[in-house]
Amino acid sequence: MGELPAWVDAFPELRDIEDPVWVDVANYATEAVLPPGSEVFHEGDVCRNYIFVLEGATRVYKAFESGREMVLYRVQAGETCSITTSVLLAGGLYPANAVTETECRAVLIPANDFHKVFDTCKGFRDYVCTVFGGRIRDLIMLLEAVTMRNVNVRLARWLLDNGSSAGLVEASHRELAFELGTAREVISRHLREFQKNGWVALSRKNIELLDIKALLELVGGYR
Amino acid sequence: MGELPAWVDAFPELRDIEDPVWVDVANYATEAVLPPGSEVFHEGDVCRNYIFVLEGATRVYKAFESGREMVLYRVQAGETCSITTSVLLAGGLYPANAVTETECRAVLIPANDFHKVFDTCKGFRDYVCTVFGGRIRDLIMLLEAVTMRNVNVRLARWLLDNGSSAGLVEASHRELAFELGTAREVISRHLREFQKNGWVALSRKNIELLDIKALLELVGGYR
DNA sequence: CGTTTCTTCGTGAGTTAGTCACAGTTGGTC
DNA sequence: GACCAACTGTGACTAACTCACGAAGAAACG
Repeated sequence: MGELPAWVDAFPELRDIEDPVWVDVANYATEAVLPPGSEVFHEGDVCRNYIFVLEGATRVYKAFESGREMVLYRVQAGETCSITTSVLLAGGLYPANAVTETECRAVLIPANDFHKVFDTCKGFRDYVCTVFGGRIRDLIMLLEAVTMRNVNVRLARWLLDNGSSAGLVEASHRELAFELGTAREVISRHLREFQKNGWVALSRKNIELLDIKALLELVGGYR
Repeated sequence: MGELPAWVDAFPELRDIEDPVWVDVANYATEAVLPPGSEVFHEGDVCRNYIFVLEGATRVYKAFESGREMVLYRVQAGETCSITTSVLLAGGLYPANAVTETECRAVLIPANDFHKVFDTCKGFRDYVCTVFGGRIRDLIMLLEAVTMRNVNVRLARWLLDNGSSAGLVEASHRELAFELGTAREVISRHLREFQKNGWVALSRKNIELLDIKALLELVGGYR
């Protein structure tokens, strides 16, 4: 009878579930396209939907009282947001913010439907729990990164992880500070240091990785 | 037929569930008593049991590569451990450590049984998810505390929160550093500063809060 | 009781990170 | 071209962390 809609193909763990409740909810779900920079949720909001991201990337971050902000993680295509899951399962209000970085195509499942499927459909439940549980480990690792105060190491790692295959990073110092939970000036100084060493070339909103080997060596022990 | 064992009374949300699977598992569960200082789990362990703490308190902490350690949270009587939940639901290995601080009485539910009840019994599932979801918020708050680097404010808050009604805190500087994720010397210096101000009196492993009003004022804006 | 050992606590010197204030640069827009 | 906004560079200062060492107290042991 019911067939799963095409968007579920992006989620292998959910594609083969034949539970009619799930099929029904999946078909009823609304699809949305958000332009880059849209606010997906904001601290203090109530949560109305479970969100599957089909295309694009969304940044989840916490704004601290001091005015500093820090990226907690990203939700990429084919993923779901753990904080949303947490709020749906445990109740309460959103404890962080999320903004689309690129244009995002997403599917929204109303909270009621989410709970209905979660209660009846083991496959769906397993998926949700797995994604959710994995994020606690990520947060603990983030905690480790923040308490260990080698910003230069973390910066080098970030550049290596996020540079294009050609060794290019398009990001302002402010954005990098935001990523690493530190201050813009600190990033500027470390980048200048890298530049002095001949490891990178700097221009406006642009960092070229010249000596990847040296950067890797700096990152060295820190995985 | 089956009755729930007495220990479930410590968990109001679970006491009224009549699901036979749950009743069965609850009765089959083994009770354990751990002396203070026992290791409950260790980073890298696989998880074999879901744990209900009936009496006592357990400290869950992360040991960083730098040698520093940091308390993530405590599991008190009547609670369960979110990291254990996370590992059971998402798989993988324990990402942190736990040690009993006082003698602990606990009930262990084998992983298989946990999954069985989790799948069949909505009441149990709701309980597990609620406890679990709440901890993400705690971790984010911890992240905020660590990045905002007013150790004196955090120290004052900790002393106020954890002092006895008589205003006494029994803890070494090393333990306090551990609690706040900072270095022992930093704690020592701030305490000496507090002492100079006449806010506390210091002796070995012992801090007496003399001027609670002043400490509260220092904590002030920070909730 | 005296000696040894372990933990706690105090402190100074040097390094790294964060804050504040301000100035120079670049790119886009009208 | 003028203007505005965002990006970048820098100096001075403060806070926190690290390292190194020493002193004082508690516990263990003969």
